Amino acid sequence: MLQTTKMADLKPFLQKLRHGCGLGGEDEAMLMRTLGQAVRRVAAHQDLLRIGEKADSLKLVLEGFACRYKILPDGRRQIMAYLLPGDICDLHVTILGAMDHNIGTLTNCMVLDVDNAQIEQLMRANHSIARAFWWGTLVDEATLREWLVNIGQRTAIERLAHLFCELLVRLRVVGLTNGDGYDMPLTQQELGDTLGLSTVHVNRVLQELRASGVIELRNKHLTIHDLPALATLGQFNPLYLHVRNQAPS
Amino acid sequence: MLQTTKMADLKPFLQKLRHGCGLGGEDEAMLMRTLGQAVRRVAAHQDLLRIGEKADSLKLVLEGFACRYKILPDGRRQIMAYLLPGDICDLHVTILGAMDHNIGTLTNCMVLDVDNAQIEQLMRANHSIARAFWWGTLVDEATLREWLVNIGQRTAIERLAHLFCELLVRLRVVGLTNGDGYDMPLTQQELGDTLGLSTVHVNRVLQELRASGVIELRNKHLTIHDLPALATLGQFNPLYLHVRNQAPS
DNA sequence: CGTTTGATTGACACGAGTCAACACCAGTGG
DNA sequence: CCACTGGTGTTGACTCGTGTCAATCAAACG
Repeated sequence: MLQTTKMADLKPFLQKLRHGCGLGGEDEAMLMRTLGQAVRRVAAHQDLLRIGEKADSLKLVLEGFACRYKILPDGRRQIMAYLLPGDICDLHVTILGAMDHNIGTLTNCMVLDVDNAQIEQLMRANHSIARAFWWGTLVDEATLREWLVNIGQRTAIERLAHLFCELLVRLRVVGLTNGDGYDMPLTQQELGDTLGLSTVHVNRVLQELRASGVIELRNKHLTIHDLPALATLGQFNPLYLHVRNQAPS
Repeated sequence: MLQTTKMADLKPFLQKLRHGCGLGGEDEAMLMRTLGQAVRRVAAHQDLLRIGEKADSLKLVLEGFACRYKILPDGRRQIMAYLLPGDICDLHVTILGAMDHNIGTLTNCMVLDVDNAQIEQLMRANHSIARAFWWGTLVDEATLREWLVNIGQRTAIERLAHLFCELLVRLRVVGLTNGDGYDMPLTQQELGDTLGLSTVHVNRVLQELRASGVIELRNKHLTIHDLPALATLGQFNPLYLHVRNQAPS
């Protein structure tokens, strides 16, 4: 299943860094050279890293949806972050020691493994790249904070609206949207585990959103018909994503 | 209100880094020298950093409780993190640009401001210190993830139990506990804003915890009578705090 | 085809929010 | 010294958002 990285694969990743922190052209070239490694195809619902493990390599999601999650003793699951194309998995595990949560795929994915030593060398050699990597980590943290607000303060329908807005912005950055629509491969159960809601209730709220005409969700494809309404409903303010010049519409 | 940093003030901070990532003795000395700056006394309920601002200095909490929080358009508030003595406020704002949330005191605090340039120089000069700082940031992120699980999956009583366990461990690291008790200056409203619960419900759950005999909370002082029970109730596993050799009891 | 996974629906239960009143205490100022 | 105040904690009655359970349906799949 191994194959050499094609140029196209890294595009979302570079695009994201460019959007967020203005990585220079030569920095990108350097990244491309270093990251020209083997890509793995990983099936859906596979763990990339398990709690307690030490990561020997940084993982980069090039295609598909992955996530961070924890399972409670009684079986409840909380998804704590989505890893979309262009997202970095774990810059830091070397510093922290062992993983305190799991990382797993939600759909079929293309994943790039980069050796830790190689990353450290790259970050030492090129300061802009180091900065860009940390930028990614910090945006992850900001997103996490917003999710906490989402679950802690908003009602079910607001949570869903907010999540759909966030996904639109994040996927747009890596060129995976067309207009105000995008492929949304998650099941209602997975949405529930993300938002702290039961599957049944996610279903009901989705229908409410559909009925009001702001979205359409069919065949794993989401179309947002009334983005302003959705953004208002979810009280969505994209500031926390730290993306440059991108209006919610 | 300015005064020179006394040795004692930095103790919690150093203690924490030592616990977490084994900072060497000479590294500590170097930190002490560099951080010998002016300490501020800040009253309760004051903002240290507001959303949209750029931080010109890193803030270190030496005494008191502070927090990260966001306010929604309709007034709802979510506290996203506690900053306890020894915690660093913001290593990163320089990389991200503007703050995407507020930082404010919950109680009277002693805060140390360290110039950004000075921090960067320190991190460049001493690699262990840089590592230690990033370690702090990453633990913050891990804590945030656990809070997400807490709010997303656990019932009110479980959330409170979990929070009290976390505070015990974190305060113990900086020497602010006696046995299984510690000063807990937060109001029920603040606990509610932290856990995504109404004030009234926090009150009821606290009484339930008191009635069952596992804790005692009086005069802003919390005493945990049955830590194992509390930890079980909150499904508390301190792994995410990445503190060395500390058993839950 | 059966089998399985995910979506949908309805009836019902319950945890948590809301509203409102009251108690308590520490300041504050007259 | 004592009213007055505002913040915090406490309580009860009631409402409502979500969860639970269970059945059914639809689509995907080997």
